Amino acid sequence: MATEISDLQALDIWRRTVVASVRRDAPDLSARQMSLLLTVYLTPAPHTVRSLAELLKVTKPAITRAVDRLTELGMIRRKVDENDRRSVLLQRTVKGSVFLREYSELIVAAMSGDGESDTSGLPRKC
Amino acid sequence: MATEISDLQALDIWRRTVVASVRRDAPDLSARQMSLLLTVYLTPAPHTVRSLAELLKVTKPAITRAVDRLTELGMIRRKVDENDRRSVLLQRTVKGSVFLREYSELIVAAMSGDGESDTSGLPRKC
DNA sequence: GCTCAGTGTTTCGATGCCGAAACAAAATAG
DNA sequence: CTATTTTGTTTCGGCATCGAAACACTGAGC
Repeated sequence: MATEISDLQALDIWRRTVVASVRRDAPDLSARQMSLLLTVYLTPAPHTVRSLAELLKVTKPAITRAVDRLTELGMIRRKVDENDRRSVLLQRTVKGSVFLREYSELIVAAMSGDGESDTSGLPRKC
Repeated sequence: MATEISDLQALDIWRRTVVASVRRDAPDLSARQMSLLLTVYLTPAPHTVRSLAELLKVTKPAITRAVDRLTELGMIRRKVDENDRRSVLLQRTVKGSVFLREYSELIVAAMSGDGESDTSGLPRKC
């Protein structure tokens, strides 16, 4: 069935993608940075420091730092909310779009390159 | 078609998984640590420091440090190769198996929870 | 025995990230 | 206008990781 996929297949796709990502020269983002970037690009605006801190269950300084890093990489942009100048809106950039597009190609490639023969010894579902 | 999936869908599955992973209390591994762990568990043995350094294109000390960390988390184990006592074989542990099983469930859950309505503004393929 | 090559580890200084607390600035309440 | 709340940032000490180089140990060549 189309949407049925074994845990092991899923994990192996994950492996291929992560390995490919590590081998790249591309800046390796932490899990928090990656989740922040993906959220800003794939879920409806607005995105503020506070909303992201709640979504990811991390402290606000952690969000600030992640935004700092992503900003200096040019993958995200800060813009003060004109309706409430306390808030900072996080916005997309061309560079971030390109990065995520390339990343999605890694995932799709990992899905295409089929393997799956279970030499793993992982415990099965039940 | 079963294996056809858009880049955006793939990226969104990735987002859901990474966000879920960040929200967990579970120890958040770096990309290198994760790729090392997945490789040891999902690809055929033997796995040595050297072979992993080549596969992931990182330095040997980086592998040693990642193994240190994963060892103190109990997710991997060192064993000297008796045929060549210079080499260190990396082996699986129960704790690592459990961790990866749980992780695979995150991925599968992210695949099931369909969404996909493209509010993203990412550039399309061509 | 003696080198020499291969493996993994440790040291070194530098950088990045962490949570808690203190802070600055803007909006709201009275 | 003053006090309080809300938002995001900065500071602080501490910990994790980085690459390069030096190190220790094993095996191979002779």
